[in-house]
Amino acid sequence: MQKSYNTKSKDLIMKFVEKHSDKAFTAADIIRFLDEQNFSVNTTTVYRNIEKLTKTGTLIKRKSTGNESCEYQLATVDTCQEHIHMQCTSCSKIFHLECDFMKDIAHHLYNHHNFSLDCIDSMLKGLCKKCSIKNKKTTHCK
Amino acid sequence: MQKSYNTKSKDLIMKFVEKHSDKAFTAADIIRFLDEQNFSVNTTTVYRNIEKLTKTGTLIKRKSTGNESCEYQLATVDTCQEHIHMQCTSCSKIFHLECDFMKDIAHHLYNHHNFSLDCIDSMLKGLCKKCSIKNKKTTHCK
DNA sequence: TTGCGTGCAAAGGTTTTGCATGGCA
DNA sequence: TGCCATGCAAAACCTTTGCACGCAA
Repeated sequence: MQKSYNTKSKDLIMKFVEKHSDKAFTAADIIRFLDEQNFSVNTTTVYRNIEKLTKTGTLIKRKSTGNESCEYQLATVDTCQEHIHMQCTSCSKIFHLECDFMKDIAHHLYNHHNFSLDCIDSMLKGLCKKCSIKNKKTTHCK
Repeated sequence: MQKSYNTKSKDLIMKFVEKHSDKAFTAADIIRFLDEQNFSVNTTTVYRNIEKLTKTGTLIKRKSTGNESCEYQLATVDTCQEHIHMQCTSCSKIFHLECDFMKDIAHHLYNHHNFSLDCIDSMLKGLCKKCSIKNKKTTHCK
């Protein structure tokens, strides 16, 4: 394991990440936050810190749908590799599918479709309760 | 509906798309293919054709995981909005979860997690049968 | 002839890299 | 003092946009 120093950049970025433990965020979100804290940090520094956090498993990195930039998510629990996540397309909030049904899904995919699920890379999209009430969209499956 | 002309670019791009009806591909893949056909087309043209195909519903557009560029997939069946897809992280092949269990998933998410699934944006990742035999990875759920 | 399709150049946004300097321990 | 962390500049990528011209119907 490599040595590492404590710096204010690192602290503030972790503060942001922990504050948004239930949401997906982008590098730009972090930069905006640091700016609001009147702490000037170079973009490169933010990317390098994110990269490190991703490598150590603290963050999970994903491309978002559409043309947007990469999204990151705090790996809140150790079991994040064992369940898939649902992300609200409206508020970006992330929900962990931590229930018995999760096993049923993995088993079904494996037994009936010969598919070995990779939970980290998978992502279900849709609308969470709050947002579906707001948006009243009917284009989603029920 | 807007008028449209037949051009060689359009033809070749469609040829590529149909040839890869079971896979995800990027704009770069198309450009490479056109190049192999010794047909010189500008990048812009490719993107504009892809955009049109996406708008008409022929293609489904998605950001891929990691740092890669956008991925496209031929909407082979009309029901692609009603089932989620599984993509092999090794061979990029796409599988349609067209079975009764699909409904169970949507219902479960809606009834137990208040989540309205959006099938187009969702994507399950993992290894298909062929690739899991090749790779012998054990890090995936079963 | 009409107006969609294309090429070219340029720009925009995100992310990465090299190099010299700063600063934690 | 050693070595990780940072800033700055530049580049790499992917994708989009504006404008003028080409070409299908």
